[in-house]
Amino acid sequence: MADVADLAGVSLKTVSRVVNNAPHVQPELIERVLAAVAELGFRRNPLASSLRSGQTNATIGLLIEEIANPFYATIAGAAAEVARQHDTMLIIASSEEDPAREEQLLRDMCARRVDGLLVVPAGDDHSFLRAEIELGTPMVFLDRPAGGLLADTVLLDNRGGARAGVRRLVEAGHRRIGILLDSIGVYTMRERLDGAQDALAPAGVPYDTRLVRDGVRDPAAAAQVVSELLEGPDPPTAFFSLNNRITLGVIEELHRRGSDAAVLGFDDFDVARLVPYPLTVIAYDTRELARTATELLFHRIEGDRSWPRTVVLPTELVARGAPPR
Amino acid sequence: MADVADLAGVSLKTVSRVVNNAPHVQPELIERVLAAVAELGFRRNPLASSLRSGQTNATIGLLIEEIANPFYATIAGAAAEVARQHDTMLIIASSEEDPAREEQLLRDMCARRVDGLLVVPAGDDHSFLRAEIELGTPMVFLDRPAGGLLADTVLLDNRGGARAGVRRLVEAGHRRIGILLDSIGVYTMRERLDGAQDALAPAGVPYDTRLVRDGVRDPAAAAQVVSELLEGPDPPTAFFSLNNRITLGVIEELHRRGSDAAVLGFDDFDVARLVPYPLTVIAYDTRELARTATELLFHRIEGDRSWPRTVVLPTELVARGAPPR
DNA sequence: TATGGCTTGGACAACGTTGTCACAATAGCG
DNA sequence: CGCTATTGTGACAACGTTGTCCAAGCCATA
Repeated sequence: MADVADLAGVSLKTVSRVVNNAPHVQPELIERVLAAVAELGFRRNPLASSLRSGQTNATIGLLIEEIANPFYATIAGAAAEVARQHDTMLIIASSEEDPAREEQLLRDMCARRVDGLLVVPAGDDHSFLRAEIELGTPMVFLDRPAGGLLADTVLLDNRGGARAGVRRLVEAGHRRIGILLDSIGVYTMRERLDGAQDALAPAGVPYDTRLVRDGVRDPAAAAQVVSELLEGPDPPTAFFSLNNRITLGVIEELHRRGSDAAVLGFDDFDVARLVPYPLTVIAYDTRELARTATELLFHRIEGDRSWPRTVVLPTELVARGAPPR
Repeated sequence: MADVADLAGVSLKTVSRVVNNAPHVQPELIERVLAAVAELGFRRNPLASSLRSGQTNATIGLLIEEIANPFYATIAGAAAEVARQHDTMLIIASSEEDPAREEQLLRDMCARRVDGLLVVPAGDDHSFLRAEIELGTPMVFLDRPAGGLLADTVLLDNRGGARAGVRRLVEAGHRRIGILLDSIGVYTMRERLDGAQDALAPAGVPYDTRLVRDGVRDPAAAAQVVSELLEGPDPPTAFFSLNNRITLGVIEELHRRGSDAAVLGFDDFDVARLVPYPLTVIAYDTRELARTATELLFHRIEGDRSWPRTVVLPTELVARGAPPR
């Protein structure tokens, strides 16, 4: 910048003013400075700038579980889009569901003085972030609530969606429903399971824990569990899979066996309409989830200091192929 | 940091030394400083640090087309994993296939003094990056080569894969093959199309441009094109779709019509084995692509100044369901 | 012509950190 | 007992930028 000032024959500060479009600089000087900038290929250093000004550095952080997962990739895409509209860069970090790693990454992002943080929480205690919040870093949690922390949160209506879906199965006459889930340790899974119970009880359908299988991590495991349940005594006539990886495995196994058990899946997926099996899914708008959260974050960054909000977005029941019997 | 120094009764510089694990500090002082750090909740500011030292700031940039696309999400995931092993943050930006935006984002990342850049190029002229490279920012291009720039590049064997796949169709007796592609403007598409031609010529199969359709952007468009070709005179007996979005549409339409045309698709996809149709795909390891590129980048960051390399990763033919006739 | 307000430019310090250097204290040597 | 190494410590400047403040120049008004 000093070189530019020399070449243009003005002071350092004048260059700074020109570069920042500050008022009160003669048009002729602006001209000269811009010419010098072009000639020397000067670009200001945003790091130094934000160090000095203490102001925003046009960066927000996004913490997710795993970027390669389409759900999180969609979130990242929507967040990036909103960030772009605000001329802001997005730093993405993956916690891999590890609370210790999550804490380290969040602290690291805060140390980099991001303007705000978008967090899909992995751990269940985020009180370590309280200091950061008080220090002025806005943050919004999405998909799952923060643990031990009052903060802006955007959630899906997991419970309501599961309730509606299972109610439909029950109304269609199913009384034995196999339920497959990834991990009861995850908030969304607990909510979905609660929703299923909500629907069973009023219909007088017993909640049979033998039909509920936790720890189903991938399609292969799901196929295996479906096998076991179908070959056991008093097999289910319907399956409720609590995420789309599981749904894939369930369908694959039912298809292989030629079974006509009904399938209800939480999470929609791209190729659902190609799947050779009638399938009802509980769908939601992932982009809208992320968009809402990111916009809320930018409100905070722009100075909104109102009481923390919690937004719950609706889910929708989508039937494809033949409806569940 | 000054506060920490006061509390510990040492100088600023000693605190800096302790924080950076520099040698030549008395164990007792280290003790006192760490206690003060803990008490005040001090964390050093990496921005200021990298401003002063001019050294790395433990950040690399990744430029892709669109983060929500599973292909790029997988790349981002693999890059993030390698970055994590090097204690480095990853900044991800999406160009949305817009060369102007690409240039702006790349310049912006360079201005933030990232340690290195991973680029899936969108435009076809990247000579504006030459200055950055000479200024010492290492960069690696992946999936597509840079335009007008000698730089490290990691590619897939698009041409060889397409050649092998089409050769197989030809050997199975197909002489009329419909070819559907997204955009001839994209490097990978051109390579794949060239590969197809490579396989046709030696078999004496004419390259009929009426069977080649450019501009097929999504599954619906692909379905439409398949319809047209099948209903036209002398319809194809096989289809080669140059990416997986197109493959989905092709299969959907063939399935709808009960057609038994053979399908060869570039790109594997998750649910390929669920698809109710015999399908051969040209598969490759996307994670390996990104991993190779990221590791090459870190070699450069760590000082490897050897001549730019180009790595080409193999593709593999995978047949699912019945083989093409 | 003197006064005051407004515009414009520049000197200086500061953001939080680290590299350089010098100095003090200690140890080792003849 | 001096002398040199060695080790530990701190003062200072610098990284590239911007906020603060002051001064100089200009115009309009009294």
